Amino acid sequence: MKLTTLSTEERIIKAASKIFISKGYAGARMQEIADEAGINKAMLHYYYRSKDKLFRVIALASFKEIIPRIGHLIEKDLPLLEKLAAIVDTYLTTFKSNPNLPLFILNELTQQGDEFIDELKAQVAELPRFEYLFAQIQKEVEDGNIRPVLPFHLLLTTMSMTIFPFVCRPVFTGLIGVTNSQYDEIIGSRKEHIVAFLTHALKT
Amino acid sequence: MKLTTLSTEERIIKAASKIFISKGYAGARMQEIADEAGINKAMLHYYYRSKDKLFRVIALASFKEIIPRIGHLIEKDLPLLEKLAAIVDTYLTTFKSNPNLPLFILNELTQQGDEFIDELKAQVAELPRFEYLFAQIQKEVEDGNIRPVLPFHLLLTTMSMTIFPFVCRPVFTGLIGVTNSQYDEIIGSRKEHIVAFLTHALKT
DNA sequence: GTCTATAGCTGGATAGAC
DNA sequence: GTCTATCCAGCTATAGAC
Repeated sequence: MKLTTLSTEERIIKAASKIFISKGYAGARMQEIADEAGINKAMLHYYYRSKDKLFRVIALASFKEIIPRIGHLIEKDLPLLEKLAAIVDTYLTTFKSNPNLPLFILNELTQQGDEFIDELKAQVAELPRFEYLFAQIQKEVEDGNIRPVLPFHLLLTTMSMTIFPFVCRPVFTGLIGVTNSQYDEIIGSRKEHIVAFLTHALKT
Repeated sequence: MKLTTLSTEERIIKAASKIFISKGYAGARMQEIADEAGINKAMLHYYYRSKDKLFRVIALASFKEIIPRIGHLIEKDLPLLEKLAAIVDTYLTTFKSNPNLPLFILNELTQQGDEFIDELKAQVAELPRFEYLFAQIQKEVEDGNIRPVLPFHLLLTTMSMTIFPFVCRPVFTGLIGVTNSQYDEIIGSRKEHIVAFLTHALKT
């Protein structure tokens, strides 16, 4: 159990990730990142020239870690329902260990300008080719294996059911009287619900 | 077509809503709100003492407008699927005319502190009593009218399918090559998809 | 590389004339 | 009520010693 064996640079990245992902770009403060890393502000600028540069390192790294995970799943040769289940499982696993990430991504994707998006697209090796998934869905419909459904709707529905619970937690824990552990339980049993739901909804 | 017949106070509210809801509390600037309203910063402080106060007026008003809309639906005496369809329709209609609202709400509910949540709870006349909906779902399951499902999962799924598309738009329009009008079409046909999906997924 | 001190600016808030 | 001018705190960023 090594405690502070991390290099300064690693500590900065770790601290900046935590602060940026929980507070967002506009809400984050360089001072808070420095405190979290156990150094001072000057160090942040020494390693990464500006708040903006540091943010991009963090944000791009986060995005680049998520995107390929489902990217390669999509092109895999798997039966449709198994593939959807694998996508659901990947998202759930990823976000369970980083519950603030979904809101962060959605937020910065809407707030940051086009240059940011372009930089992201340029850096991500390969964006998921959803056409591949859409074609597979289309074929299943045509073969009569599943109920007719617009492929994009099915993708959107699958992603919605899986990711939205992570971003709407405060609606239930804050406003309605759901406790955090009750909510964790729901998230824990989410996969079974989603897979069962998809299975029955697609049955011919 | 009255152009500037609005009182200063109305103009401030309108401008502040626009800026706060699209940029969030941390990202909004008083100067930008003043510009949008066609006045100067001093006026903002004259009417609402601080950024914080102004924000609360806007945020609480937004929340208070949304919450009761489904609150009363939930306790209505309607068959389950019709009730779910009505909830879906209400959300879709509300957010189609204010597409930034969902992300704003989710965001501020996670960013703002407990005092904000408490103030919100105190001001909202009545929070939706989901127990009522849960009991109805439970009964339908017990009567064998729908497939067994945990009531909270069903609510979460319904809300997810309906609201998430509004917050994940930039994922598809920014990263994947979906155009905004294509995405609007999807949102336009969303209700039919969701209702059909729910119907088939719940069939015994 | 790491620190302290501080410059420089942005943005929220106020004073005071009209 | 509305404006201009200005203050001042907080934050990003840099200078310079060690």
